[in-house]
Amino acid sequence: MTCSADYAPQLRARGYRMTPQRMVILHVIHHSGKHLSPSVIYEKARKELPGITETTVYRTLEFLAQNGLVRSAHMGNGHLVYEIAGHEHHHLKCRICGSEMEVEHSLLAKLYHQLETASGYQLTDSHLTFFGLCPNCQKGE
Amino acid sequence: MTCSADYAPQLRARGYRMTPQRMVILHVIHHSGKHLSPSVIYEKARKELPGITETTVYRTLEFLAQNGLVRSAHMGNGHLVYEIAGHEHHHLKCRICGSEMEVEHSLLAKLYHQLETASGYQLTDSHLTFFGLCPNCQKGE
DNA sequence: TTCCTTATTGCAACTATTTGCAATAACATA
DNA sequence: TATGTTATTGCAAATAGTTGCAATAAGGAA
Repeated sequence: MTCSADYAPQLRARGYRMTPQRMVILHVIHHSGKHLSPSVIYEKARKELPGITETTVYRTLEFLAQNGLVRSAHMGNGHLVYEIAGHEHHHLKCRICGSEMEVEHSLLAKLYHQLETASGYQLTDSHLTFFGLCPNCQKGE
Repeated sequence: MTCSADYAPQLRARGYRMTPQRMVILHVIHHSGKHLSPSVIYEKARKELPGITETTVYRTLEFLAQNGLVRSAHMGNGHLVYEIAGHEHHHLKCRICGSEMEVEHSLLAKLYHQLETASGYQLTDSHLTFFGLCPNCQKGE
């Protein structure tokens, strides 16, 4: 939990504030290896800070994502999940069994350069999900 | 509207049925150049088929996407939008002004091959959204 | 340490999306 | 063309996510 306090200066420098709610939410996301849904984050956060509301969780997640402290990822069902920022990676997901696999962002570096050159856009960190069939499910179809 | 009937055999071959609701929804998506949100699709569909419900729109969109007649795209806000299938492309989106730009899938062909080789997954058509700063917004920051 | 500004929270009401289930209607078959 | 099977729809109720606004509290300045 103390670890989350480390983020405070980052926020203050931009005119924002560190609050118990933000600390708890950062703590929850930080200490879960995987991506979490807002409702799971709410349930976990509630155990450490009983008064916290779902509204605050939603708003805080959006805030933290916008400020680069967490990453949001869309895993294909129209819902966002969240993970701690710092490790740029993407996911491959099986359309059939739903299994997931991480892909390092470095694999996409060349593509990103190409896209930047071709478009004039300057690309920033953001999560991608690629869909397909995992080796196992390819056998069935 | 007749055009949507062309999809019927495709559905029947798989044991599904063509219905007025599906025809109207396909028609709406087909004749709009861009991606549409479920609520916009509902409003447009309602004009042609007044009794249609939002529930049906949501369920139909998911069904059509799963069967490859439409594509769903996630443009970053946690909500899905839909477009007619057939033109494989992706989008670049500006984090600041929200402007969008299409990217042909062919630009990603090499990457897809690399990912398939590295992972064993067999990748299938699906939409990606890349985030960044458009040329205009780069000046401001 | 106290005060002041204003970012942040909680509450309540709202909009968006999902789910279960009974009624309906495609469409394959006779 | 009439019939039976069952995929699909609509309705109602549930869950998920968003928004406006007044009350609260972070944290810089005195």
